[in-house]
Amino acid sequence: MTVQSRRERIHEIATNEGEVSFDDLAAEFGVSLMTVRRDVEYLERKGVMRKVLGGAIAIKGTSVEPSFATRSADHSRSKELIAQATVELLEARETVLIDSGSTALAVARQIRGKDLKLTVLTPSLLVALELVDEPDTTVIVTGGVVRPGELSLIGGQPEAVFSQYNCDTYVMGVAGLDADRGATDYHLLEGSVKKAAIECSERVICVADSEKMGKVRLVTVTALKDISIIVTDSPVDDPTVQAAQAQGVQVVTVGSDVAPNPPMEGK
Amino acid sequence: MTVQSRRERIHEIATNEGEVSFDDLAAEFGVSLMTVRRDVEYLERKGVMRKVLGGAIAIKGTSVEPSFATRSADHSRSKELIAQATVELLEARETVLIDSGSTALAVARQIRGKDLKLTVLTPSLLVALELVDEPDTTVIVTGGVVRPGELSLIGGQPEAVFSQYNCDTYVMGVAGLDADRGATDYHLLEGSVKKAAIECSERVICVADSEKMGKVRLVTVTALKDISIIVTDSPVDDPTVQAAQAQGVQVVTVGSDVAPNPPMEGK
DNA sequence: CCATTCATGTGAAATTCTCACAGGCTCGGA
DNA sequence: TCCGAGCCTGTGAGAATTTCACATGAATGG
Repeated sequence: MTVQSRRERIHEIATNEGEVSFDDLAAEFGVSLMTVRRDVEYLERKGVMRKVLGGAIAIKGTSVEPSFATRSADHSRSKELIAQATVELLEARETVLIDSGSTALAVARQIRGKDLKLTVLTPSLLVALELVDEPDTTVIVTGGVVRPGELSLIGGQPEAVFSQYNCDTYVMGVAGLDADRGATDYHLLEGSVKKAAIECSERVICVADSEKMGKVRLVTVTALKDISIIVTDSPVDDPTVQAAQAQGVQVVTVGSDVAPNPPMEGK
Repeated sequence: MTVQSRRERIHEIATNEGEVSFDDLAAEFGVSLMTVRRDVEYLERKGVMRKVLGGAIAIKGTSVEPSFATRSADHSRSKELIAQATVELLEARETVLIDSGSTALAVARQIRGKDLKLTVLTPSLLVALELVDEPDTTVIVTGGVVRPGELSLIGGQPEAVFSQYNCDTYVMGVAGLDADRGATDYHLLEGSVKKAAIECSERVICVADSEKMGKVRLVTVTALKDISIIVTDSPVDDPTVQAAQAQGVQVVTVGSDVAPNPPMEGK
């Protein structure tokens, strides 16, 4: 039995029984009191349980709502794969700037439950909502006018906010990515926010599904060479990908050929 | 202070704060540890609280539950009435600052569909979400750190944002309203945001259900006399209401002036 | 192959909880 | 007025729980 599965089981028991004692759990799993205690502590930080004297109880109502952010957006498989790969590039305790847009939102979703203890800055209300309840995670939103469709924030003083926090990584979404024209976007003010984000970040990870490759949109955000890493599901022989690599950009490809993902340890 | 009221108050504090420590409670009420311990034991038997190590938590309190409970829960009739009356005080095309908190959120809900063409500033993500899709309405959120339970934004530069927009009306929620101590709140930074909002607004409308009357919380936000209008469901002979009127504050009361004392169970 | 990290166990110190007892208070009835 | 019942309250000691620091072994990653 792995650590992970034991913790899941503890949560399950607590949910069913309502309450569990540390003694019982220790006996049940054949581990020490200290171990189950630490397990419960972990689950408590995840927000699903709560310690009481001598044991723990399950927090009700947690598992029902996947947050309504999750409802609206699309769940494309490729975005999910891109998001998974992107999260693996993050380190614990980083300060991460997460963009608006569906792909960046997918990244936020993957961050959930990973216990990365991040500080997250975002101009997206959906990203913020997705991570609000994450334990040990601080969520900071930039101020500004809410753009109805996207629920992204434009205007305000993004530069001021971003620079205040020494951002390590910027997870950037784009509307188009082209060999010559670089990263581009539809909306003028969105573009300004992205530019400010790039300015303030050590590392720029661009998440872009194959849909975006070779497309040029209204506003130029940045040149390819200013991107640190591109995560995409495009094939490695895509001309835009090739161009990016030629300019020294690291490219991570996911999907089709590479997918040896054991998401849960099957023991 | 009677035993009964102390216990009610303990429950109330726990509901608002999410968690309370026995030490704090004992100090707060000037009684021994054993006494608060027994109070909590009583409340635990009633099923509304739960003891944890060193303190207690509210069982179905709003703040322990993940955020969106606010959406379904807390649709109290009195808050709705207060909100309706408040919206009637607003004029079309105003710039309105709407607070965080459940009562202010109720106001945002009432604004929907009214075609008021407002510009709304808010430090509450829930208020923002409520009004995003409203036509001819601009929603601006202040930046800052997201406070998990409330989904309110603290820190950031609220003053800068508020003053930038020439706010006409501030719809303020409070945790307590008292004749001597004025409007008070639980949270320090939350209080700072409110102070900034008052500074930047022409008119301050305070929405406060009868629950808040006569209560004093941790942080003083402002004196009664600096409030323009109070909208409440308290009876007109409530001492705090009287005091406010004596200080020149306009008071709007809603709801049936009947049913001032719904019989409590036992005792 | 070694340095790091993580999961785990152990025991003692510190904190918290429980329990029983006693004083003080109010409220009726004698 | 006096008395007893019922409740609320405070105190202290013993019991239980929790926390903390440290040590071990396994897994991980250069």
